[in-house]
Amino acid sequence: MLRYGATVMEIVSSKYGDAAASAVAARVNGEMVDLSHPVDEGASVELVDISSIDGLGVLRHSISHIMAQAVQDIFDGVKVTIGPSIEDGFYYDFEYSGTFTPEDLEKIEKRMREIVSANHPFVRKEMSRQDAVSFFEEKGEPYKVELINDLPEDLTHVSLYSQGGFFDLCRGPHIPATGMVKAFKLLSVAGAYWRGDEKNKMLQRIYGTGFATQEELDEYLRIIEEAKKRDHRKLGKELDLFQMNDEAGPGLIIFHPKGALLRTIIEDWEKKEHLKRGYDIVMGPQILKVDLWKKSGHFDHYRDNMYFTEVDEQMYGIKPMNCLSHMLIYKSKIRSYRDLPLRYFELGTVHRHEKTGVLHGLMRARQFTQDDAHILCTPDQLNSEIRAIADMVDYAMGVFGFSYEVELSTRPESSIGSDADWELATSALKLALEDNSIAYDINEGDGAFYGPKIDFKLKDALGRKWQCATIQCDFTLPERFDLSYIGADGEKHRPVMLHRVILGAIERFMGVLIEHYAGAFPVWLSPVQATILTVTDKHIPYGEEVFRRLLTAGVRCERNFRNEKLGYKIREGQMQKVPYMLVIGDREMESETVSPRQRDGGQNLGSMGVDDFVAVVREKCDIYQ
RNA sequence: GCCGAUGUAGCUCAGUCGGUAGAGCAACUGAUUCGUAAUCAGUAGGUCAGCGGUUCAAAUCCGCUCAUCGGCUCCA
Repeated sequence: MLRYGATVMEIVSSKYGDAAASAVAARVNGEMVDLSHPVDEGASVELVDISSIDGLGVLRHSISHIMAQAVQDIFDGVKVTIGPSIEDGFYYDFEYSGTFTPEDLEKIEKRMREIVSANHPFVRKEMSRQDAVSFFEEKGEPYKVELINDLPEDLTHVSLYSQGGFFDLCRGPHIPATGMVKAFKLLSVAGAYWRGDEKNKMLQRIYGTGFATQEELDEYLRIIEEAKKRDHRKLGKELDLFQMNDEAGPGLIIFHPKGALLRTIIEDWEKKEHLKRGYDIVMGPQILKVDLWKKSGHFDHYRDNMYFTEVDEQMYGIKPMNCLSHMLIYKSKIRSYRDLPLRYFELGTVHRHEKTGVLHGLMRARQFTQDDAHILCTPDQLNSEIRAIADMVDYAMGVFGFSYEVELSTRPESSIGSDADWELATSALKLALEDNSIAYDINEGDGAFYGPKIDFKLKDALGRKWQCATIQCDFTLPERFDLSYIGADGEKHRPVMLHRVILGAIERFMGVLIEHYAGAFPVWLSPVQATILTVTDKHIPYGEEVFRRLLTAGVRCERNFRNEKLGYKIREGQMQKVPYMLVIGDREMESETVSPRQRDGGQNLGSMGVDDFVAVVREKCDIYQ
């Protein structure tokens, strides 16, 4: 059936018929190619469907070309650079002397729709490097020329794609023709550095997205809207959890009573869990002499992110990390191999001078508190310690209701330590993951300056990923601080150190929690677990009694005895996302009961005694006991 | 830090051509005493982000600064 020189398209339409209609590309012997690609007899041909992840990538990449064409059609003097597909859509970076406005995006979309209706085929053309360079030089596209010149030397030919008279340097593959685009939207304009380097020229990036169907696009846009509603900065204000204040300074968070209570609940849980797992709670000072930061390497590698202060003609560094005092605790005694592992845990508040442009509510602040620990152990113990931490992360994520993904980050460009130590540390992390049967991706060059790390990225209710837990393996600090333990052989040995956080930064974790639960926290985390609502003023004395009893029993509750109708107070409770609203009227007063109404609109629990309600709340707080 | 946008009452937002500030909700006071998502009436609330300039006159035009938002770079 297959003939030599046939194209993928011909093959698939003869073989699959209509099933080929939703294919955007194909995999021939594993390599993604256009449907117009010629194939040899006997090659393995697999369709890439528009709704698959790879297919969406092809579709979005093609839409980015269509957008680039539209932009150049409308605006003079626009130079094209690159336009890839990304996780949720695509972008294209342009050099343009003006600025693109939201109105411009509409104009561009309109032109794109015209290009789509014209159903121009995407045509691939191969050219020698030299020809391609002259071609783009002639067109006045210096960025494309630069890209070609930077390609590996052994590459003699490059491919260009064109549609409707627009040419772009591109590896492909692309959809067969522009008419295949059914649903797309341009989303925003932003600045972006050429080749992602802040020393380069700032380009203008237009973001957009595309889907196989309008329904999928609408669903995606709905999720964006939903994310806006859940924004922790908005909910933080509405639920009166915290504030950021211009007068206080950027990146500094002020926790209000309910936010501070939520944080306290999380921190108390952490302390208990760490004690259960053989950690020692320690506390170090906020500032340390600058010489200590020089010794650790932070002064050389992290100075730009640190705050300094001078007292009595002595320079101090305000800690951006918690490791150093833990080093000093270790060094305070001679340690035996029998003492190891030592696990020092600190809810360590750190200050990092983050660039103003990166600050983002609780997610990225200049002062934050890590649930930090440093584990000092023998090389033999490394594996079991890493595995224990991975188990703890898994447990914690379960408790807070998150799933997560794991990445292994390797040596970055700016780093300290020997190649051998990096190799040892990286393989220790790898091995522990494999021993725990944890699937992971490798993130090249993204390690800390002192060691490789395992990153746990938790996924929230909207599928967004957040970096929280990490495990970092460090051979360097023990050496710089000359840490040792006496081994069974009576000789001095160097311990290995693990840096690790479970929730990461408490602030960031709270931000993620707020967005994950849209502010409707599970009962055990809710700062206010119940609000007591009186029907009329005559129920206030009984309401006070219920309040006292609940408070004594450890239920976090509030009174709403205002002179408002019950419906109004219910509404207030709903908007504050309080899990239980206890209605107190004649019936409850007479029978000495409460009638809990549930936040989630589930059935009312009926009337019950105060003690019974306490039991209901306690049962939901098992995690916390 | 860089590109772009924004900043008006506690919150969400109007405010036209430059003529001296407005709504809804919240708050407060009073009436009402009510059974599961908004009772009625009234009162108060503003250095229009800050500083400077143009003008007879600036929330409005211009400049600078600060902060926030969307990205980039960086990161827990």
